Amino acid sequence: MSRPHRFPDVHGEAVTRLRSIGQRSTPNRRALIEVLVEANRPLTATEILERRRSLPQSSTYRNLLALEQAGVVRRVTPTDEYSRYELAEDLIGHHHHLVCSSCGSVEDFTAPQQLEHAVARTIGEITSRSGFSAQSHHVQLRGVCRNCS
Amino acid sequence: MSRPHRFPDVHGEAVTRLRSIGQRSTPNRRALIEVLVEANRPLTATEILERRRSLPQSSTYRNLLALEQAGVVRRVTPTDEYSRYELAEDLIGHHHHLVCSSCGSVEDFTAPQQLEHAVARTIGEITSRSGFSAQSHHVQLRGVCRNCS
DNA sequence: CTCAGTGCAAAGGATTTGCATGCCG
DNA sequence: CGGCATGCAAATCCTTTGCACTGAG
Repeated sequence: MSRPHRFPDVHGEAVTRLRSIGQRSTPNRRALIEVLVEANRPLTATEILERRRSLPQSSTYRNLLALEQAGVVRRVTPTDEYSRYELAEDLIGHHHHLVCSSCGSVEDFTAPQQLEHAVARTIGEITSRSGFSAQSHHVQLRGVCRNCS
Repeated sequence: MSRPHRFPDVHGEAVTRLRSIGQRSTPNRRALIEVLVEANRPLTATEILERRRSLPQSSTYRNLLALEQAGVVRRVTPTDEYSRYELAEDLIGHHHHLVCSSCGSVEDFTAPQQLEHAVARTIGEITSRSGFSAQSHHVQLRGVCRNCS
């Protein structure tokens, strides 16, 4: 269940992407990226703030938005609770999520080629049969994680 | 893209399930179920209230919770925005979601057997290799819907 | 009678915004 | 200097809760 491949230089790439939309790389923003790299799974804003007590709440939300607009961070909502943030897929690799219905934790996993192929074929069918043109996909498995079982 | 099969008597079944947890079937709750049956896709609380202006907000949230606990309604969060509510899968059939990244609308779709098989095999592998025991799954396709393209 | 359901109003809590200040380029 | 970034405080807005009232069994 380890990450398939990681972008060689996440921080450098983040600088580039921020600049491309007229935004700067700042200590706060670098800290956010560090936290997300270390976590290796999607975190809630609260979890991020717990890991870097010095980060102010409002700046963190603003910076997560800036990073999202720069294509560095992706916002996901795997549970009915709060938003979670993770690095963009082209930085950390295409993956899916395991959601624990007991403790609410979220883990990443990579799907077998077979499943990715099946999804790709399904997208092809849907695009041609309905008016919906799919650009990305995501598979979510709900169940009970190791800690909770 | 039509529904695979529909439970013969959603309202009757809802009464049974509500009773089983000591809850009653009331006009407000029946109205909620009607709205969800008619919509045929997951609705936000706001969308539900727009469709039945007579429903008070607080009772609606409370009744959606009661219906969820009775296993009649399922709460989902396909977008980064608000919660959405739909009828439980054993009432309306197993399905997945198409999410429009332009207008935020959500449509249902049923996956080809091939994809369901691939997911089932993936779940088997993950359950045996990791400590995670998957109970359900959900596939989400993001793209642009017919109206927005 | 009892107790679940109701609905208005107010509270909660994650997220957003106003604004004055700081600082990089 | 100019404009983005910052961070405190206050505002927003979906959602939940307090409480008194109603009605079904």
